[in-house]
Amino acid sequence: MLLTIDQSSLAVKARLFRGLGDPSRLSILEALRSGPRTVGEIVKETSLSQPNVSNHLSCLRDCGLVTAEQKGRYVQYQLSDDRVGELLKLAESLLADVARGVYECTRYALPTHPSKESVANVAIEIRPNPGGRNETN
Amino acid sequence: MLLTIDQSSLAVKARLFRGLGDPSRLSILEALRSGPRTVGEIVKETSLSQPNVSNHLSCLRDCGLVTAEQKGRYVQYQLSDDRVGELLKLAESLLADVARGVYECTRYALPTHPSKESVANVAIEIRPNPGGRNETN
DNA sequence: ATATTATATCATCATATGCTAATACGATGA
DNA sequence: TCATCGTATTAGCATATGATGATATAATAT
Repeated sequence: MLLTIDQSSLAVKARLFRGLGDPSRLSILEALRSGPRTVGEIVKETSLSQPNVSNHLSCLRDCGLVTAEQKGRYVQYQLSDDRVGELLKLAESLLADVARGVYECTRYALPTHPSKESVANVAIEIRPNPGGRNETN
Repeated sequence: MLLTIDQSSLAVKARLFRGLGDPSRLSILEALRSGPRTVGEIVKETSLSQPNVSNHLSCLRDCGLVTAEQKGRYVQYQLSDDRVGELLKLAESLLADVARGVYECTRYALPTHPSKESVANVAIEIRPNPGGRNETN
């Protein structure tokens, strides 16, 4: 039983956003935003472990978000398309207005612990919780 | 111990993309792209279960991606900002060029089963797997 | 007030996800 | 060829995630 075209493209689109939906991968993409980087450089800039970076890079590459090029014994990665950066930029712009809302998006995931302090630290205005949800979990 | 501003904003941004990174939520957002909808209407259009829609709507609302308004005994939802639609549009545009790559992004997730047929159904060209990864899992 | 309809919440469960440690692979220089 | 450095892969584990069924709550109509 085939899925409809619509559902398939949703799945593919979801996977794209999923690729963008992880802090480690975002930090890698941020590093690449200022230009091509080798794996080692990314490891340094992100302070993630080397295998972890490598795994995420594989994912990002398979996702078409970055491309790789062998440079001697190094492998250099870069953003595959300007639209990747545009997505990040657009998200930032949106977040500037709804950041707190996103922080509250804990229905399907209480975060490991981006504690309230850390959020305050980003200077996001904390208004009284309108919905009253997820405060007591 | 506070996270750095950088890391916090990454976490928030990741959560935004995570909100967009699920087929069910995307189908809800697609429905809302053509205008405000009540929960019941969304349930019909997406053929998701009512509790499931409700859960995802809560998430989307907390994420700041949609807003809700009580209309009599109905609750009407709509996209909270034009940029939500823009993100979706930008993603579509990007996917037009890298769709297959995204399909191959299975490092961290073999999907429940967007079987190969369903992908072929979207007329995405399937080339021989360059990396040879994840074919045997 | 009570029944009915629309929506939200909860407990539970199977699966997806991301991390680490260990190790393999690949390119280069001695 | 061998040693070494840079990168990729794997197994295993703890946790996050999303679906469902049962049920609670909210709003309206009778």
